[in-house]
Amino acid sequence: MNVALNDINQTEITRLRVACSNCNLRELCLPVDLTPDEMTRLEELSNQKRSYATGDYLYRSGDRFKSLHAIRSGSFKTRVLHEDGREQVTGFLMAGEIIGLDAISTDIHTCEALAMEDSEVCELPYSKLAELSREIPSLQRHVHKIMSREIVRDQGIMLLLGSMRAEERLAAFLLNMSQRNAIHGMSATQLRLRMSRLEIGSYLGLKLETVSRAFSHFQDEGLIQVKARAIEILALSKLREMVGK
Amino acid sequence: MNVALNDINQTEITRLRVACSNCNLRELCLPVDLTPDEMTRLEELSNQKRSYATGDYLYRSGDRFKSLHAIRSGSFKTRVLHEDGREQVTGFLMAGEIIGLDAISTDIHTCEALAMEDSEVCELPYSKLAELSREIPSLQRHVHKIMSREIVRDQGIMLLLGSMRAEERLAAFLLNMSQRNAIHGMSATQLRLRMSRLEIGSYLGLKLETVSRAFSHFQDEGLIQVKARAIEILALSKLREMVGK
DNA sequence: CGTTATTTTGAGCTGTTTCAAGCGCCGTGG
DNA sequence: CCACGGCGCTTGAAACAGCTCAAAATAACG
Repeated sequence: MNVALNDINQTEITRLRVACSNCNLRELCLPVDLTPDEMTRLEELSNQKRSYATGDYLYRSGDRFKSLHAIRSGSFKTRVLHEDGREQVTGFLMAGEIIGLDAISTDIHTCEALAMEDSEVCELPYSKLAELSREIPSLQRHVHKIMSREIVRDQGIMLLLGSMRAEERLAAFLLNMSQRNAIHGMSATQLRLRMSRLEIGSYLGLKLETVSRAFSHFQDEGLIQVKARAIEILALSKLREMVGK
Repeated sequence: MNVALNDINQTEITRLRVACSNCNLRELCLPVDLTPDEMTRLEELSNQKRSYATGDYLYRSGDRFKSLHAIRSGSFKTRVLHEDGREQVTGFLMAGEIIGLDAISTDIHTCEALAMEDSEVCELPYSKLAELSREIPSLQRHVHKIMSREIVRDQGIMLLLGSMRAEERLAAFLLNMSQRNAIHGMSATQLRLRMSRLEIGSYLGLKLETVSRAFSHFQDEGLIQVKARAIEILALSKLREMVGK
């Protein structure tokens, strides 16, 4: 999956203007109450839509930061790399979510993001977003909220990694995926995971074998039905009990 | 340590105006290049200094969010609580650092912050900060950077929790404390930890006994000298090797 | 339809936790 | 001033969760 090659496709294919006002992710991505005039200006912001094939990098660690990206379709994973080759998956992002917030800090991306399936994103040039959010308070508020939400999310993962055991972590993961599926109007019980056991393990701080065993054990207990990456949740409430809520 | 009681002290004692231009933490807390006029306006922002005794809450989970706080002296820990009583320390914050970013997301604090020693903070009312950062682009940029830096920091902790073993985690912790000590012009090798083994353990996802054993082992290896919470680092470079950098 | 990647499962091993006991330090009260 | 109790820290021994290594089963893919 070559990024340069991909770039060629984009210039050919995705010259379409992106109209936020028509986007069905409007509510998730930039849900601010805007006047018609403000909406017009917002649409000038994100006039670029880009496509990425499975495995393509959206950005790499060390890349110069220019834009945030709103995921329009598909999904990405983000990961941080350690000098010694260790890696940690820090997030799985799906449609409607904003990616790249880490890089505002230093203007350099500190983690990398790759497409887990063929995906599309709206580019949101940071300088324009900053300018616009100086002029539209509700947009400013929203940008702050997005960043703060990311901090809260990360703290939740810290809680998970720091104080839960393997099966609790997996239960929390499944519930999270279920919830986010539901937000997109999809089934809360039928999940089609886009990531491998290895990636889930990295995210949850577990080895892939442990993830696999936990899946099998949940199935034996009648909590879920596992068919490779297709998971059916049979007992949502019992999973909730496992993570203590 | 009663917060109400503490409030009385504040109204008596700390009516002092806070002059950012004279604050020796200026560089850390809000280091933006401002014109004299802008600086004056910034100082109107944070005119409240508050004191907290050891163990006092700066805020609790569920509290309504009004202000961020810049730590002027002392230190705080933040923690998230789980419904089932589980808790996770998510950060140790010291002078010059900004606390409370998690709450912007929902206007409600999702974690709680307590003073680990007698401490002072500058209150930064969020609405004023937002207003001012709409008018001063470099301040806006700085607010974004602070939030982004928090995200990067959290990702680093996720890496630590997800893929390091006990002694690597402790080494990373000591190096981090050393570095932050140095930023404040203090020794990079003489640390006076403000937190217990239990709190370190919670932060690092380890039991307190494991933390204690790791300290002892480091001492046996000649990496550090341990006298309860006073730690002397004897071999910084070896600690760095341990975490692979 | 063969080849490769992913997933499952088993068996043994290891790092971390658990449980338990002892030590040192500090503040309180006799 | 010393005894006492409490708290935080250290240390040991045993238990256990999750890891490693290995192999087989299954799914994905050209």
